[in-house]
Amino acid sequence: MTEPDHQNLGLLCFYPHRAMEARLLAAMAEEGFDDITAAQGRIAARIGPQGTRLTDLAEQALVTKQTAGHLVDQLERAGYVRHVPDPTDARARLVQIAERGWAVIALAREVEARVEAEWTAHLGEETTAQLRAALTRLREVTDPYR
Amino acid sequence: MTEPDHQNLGLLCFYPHRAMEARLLAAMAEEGFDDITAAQGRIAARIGPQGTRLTDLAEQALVTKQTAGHLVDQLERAGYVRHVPDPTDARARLVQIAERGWAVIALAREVEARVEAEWTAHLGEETTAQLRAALTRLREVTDPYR
DNA sequence: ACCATCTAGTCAGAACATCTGACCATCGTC
DNA sequence: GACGATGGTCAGATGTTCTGACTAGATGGT
Repeated sequence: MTEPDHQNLGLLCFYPHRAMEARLLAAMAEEGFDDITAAQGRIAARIGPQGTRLTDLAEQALVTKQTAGHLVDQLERAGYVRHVPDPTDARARLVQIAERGWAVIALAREVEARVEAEWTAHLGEETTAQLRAALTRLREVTDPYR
Repeated sequence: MTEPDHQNLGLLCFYPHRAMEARLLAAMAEEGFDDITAAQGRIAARIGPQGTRLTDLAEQALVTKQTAGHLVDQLERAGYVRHVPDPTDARARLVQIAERGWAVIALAREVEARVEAEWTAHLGEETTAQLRAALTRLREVTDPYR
């Protein structure tokens, strides 16, 4: 926030993130997945292969349980995810990716790869590898969840 | 969106950005600037030293003129910015930083420096410099506004 | 000068995202 | 078993953002 010409690292990180998200959303809308929003995507992106608890999703996405629940409801109504009871805890419900969800994930992977390829073309292989390594290490101190 | 374990670059960029924004907001609230929100800050961050037109702010922040106008109104009511007529165009109004705005900007700079210092301590000087250089170059293809 | 067109900004209304607070059901433990 | 902790929902409020329609002023060609 509030920088004139010297770009702080946080802000510099913002541009690629925004660009990637915009590309993903645009590609999805183009392929018929036009009933998905950025907030829904951010939640959905954290669902594990076997399903994830709502509370865990909320925690990782840094939103409240209520917000997560609301977004998951929408995703469920649109057919992207499904709720199943957690066999190990009768209170909990696992959120799992449904068929339509897998389809959109496959598309997202493609687009991610395409965009990263463009970035690599701009920066060069070595710089991109360094960038990824630095960001991964930075995550250790900027991501409270792993 | 939608990554399981291989972290795409866009998402990797998200963590530092979110961390920086959270730190800024927390520090501001602590120092008494508790009437500012993330969205307002994102707009305010793009105001130039001599003032900036609403339309330009909207364009750079990738929001509509209406959204920008709304946020600027709030910032004005809180005393962070002020509206002055643009001498070169009677239709336009320049948004300028007001006294209270300068105070919060000074604080933001301090916090940015502090957080970056922490990151540098974690990554090392050289890696941090490489990271900044890579992100700056990446901005050329991910930021439509310069 | 004059009109067509473009640009800066506002108004109105709606959708969405997000929060706080209160609540219920179930789990784990002493 | 009773009790505090945890998973999740309900209700209501606030904030952010959009689309569409509009006004006022600028600009360029004839």
